[in-house]
Amino acid sequence: MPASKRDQLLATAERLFYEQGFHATGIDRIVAAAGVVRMTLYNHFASKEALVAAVLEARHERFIASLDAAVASASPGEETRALVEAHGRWLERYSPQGCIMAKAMGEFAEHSAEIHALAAAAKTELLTRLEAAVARDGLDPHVGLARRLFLVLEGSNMAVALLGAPTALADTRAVVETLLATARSETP
Amino acid sequence: MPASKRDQLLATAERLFYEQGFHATGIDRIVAAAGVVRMTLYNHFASKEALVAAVLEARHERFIASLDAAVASASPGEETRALVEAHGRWLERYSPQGCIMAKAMGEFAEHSAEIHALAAAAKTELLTRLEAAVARDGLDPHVGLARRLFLVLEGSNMAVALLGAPTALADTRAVVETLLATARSETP
DNA sequence: TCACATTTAGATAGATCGGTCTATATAGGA
DNA sequence: TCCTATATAGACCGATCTATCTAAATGTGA
Repeated sequence: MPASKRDQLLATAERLFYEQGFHATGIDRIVAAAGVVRMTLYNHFASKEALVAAVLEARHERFIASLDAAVASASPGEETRALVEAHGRWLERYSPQGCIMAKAMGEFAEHSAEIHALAAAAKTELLTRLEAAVARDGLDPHVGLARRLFLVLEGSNMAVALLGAPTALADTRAVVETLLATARSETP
Repeated sequence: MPASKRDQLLATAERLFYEQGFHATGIDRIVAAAGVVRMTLYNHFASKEALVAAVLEARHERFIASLDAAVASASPGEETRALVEAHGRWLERYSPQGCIMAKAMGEFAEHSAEIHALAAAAKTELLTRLEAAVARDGLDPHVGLARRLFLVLEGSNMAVALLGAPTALADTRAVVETLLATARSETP
């Protein structure tokens, strides 16, 4: 079955927003690229801001689903590494130019509190997942290992855009392994 | 002596670009906030894009100068830590909402190759400085420690925006110290 | 005082922005 | 077959965008 017009709009807008930026992408370009007409967009979304919010929410749902799938199929004690690897795969496939949530935060910080909060919440949900994984792996539940891993994965986002995925993901794994080894040796 | 009109424009544009984004900030808002007239801007800058480039270059020069000053006054063997601390101070003071170069890369990736390259080069110059500092500190010149530290500092940028400077900088120091300790123990 | 460069004020251009409106067409399900 | 929801085509709105132009005002240094 063909994608609904709404889904076409979401997919097209996501691609254009990611490649060109949010404010630099006009409604006309979105509807032209999606092969629909202006009113179809406004039939499904109340405004451009609502479309942005819908795009970010849909993308975040897919991101979280891929994290959860990786954790669900991880060996016991390996949930943290499974999260790191799933994050790396997402960067390779969908975020070679940096995190769309980071871009949204930059463009909407003083322009839409709703979008900014949505993007920030999406990003911090990775931290929540890391905290749960670190706890279930029996690793250092007190000293903020999850927050340090989160910081590293955030750095991985930008490193992919600047140095390419192979280098960035290898560096990410190296830092993560160092942190895990230190955490294990300090809380045996 | 009062700042020149050109400097007023640069400072005002930098603030507005950082707070509101590049495409969302119009020429009219910049000149109004700077207290000058539109033609004064076009007398000093050929276009909005040229203004963006000048803003990024000026900011990058200040950033590099603060890094170099920190390295110059560092104790022997402490250049790497001095860089990390200088980077942290810059984030606290000037980048509480994330790195302006990262924002520029996001907004100009497919819109101006010149701006994108300028911002990317600005970011990777921190990596160059880290490589030099790691080498002069006698730390692991081969295995990519500088690149791993770079990744961590990039993560620090976003962590400051998401979790606040105190938490983010403490986490950054913790990760850096772990990496330095591991590097020292592996290449004595 | 004169000459020159800068700044001002404001009109103007053409394009694009987000958003609305109406009327027509097209589909599917009851 | 008819009804209803959805999509289309395209005009239209006011606002804003970047950029240019001219003419008057301002200041500064020789």
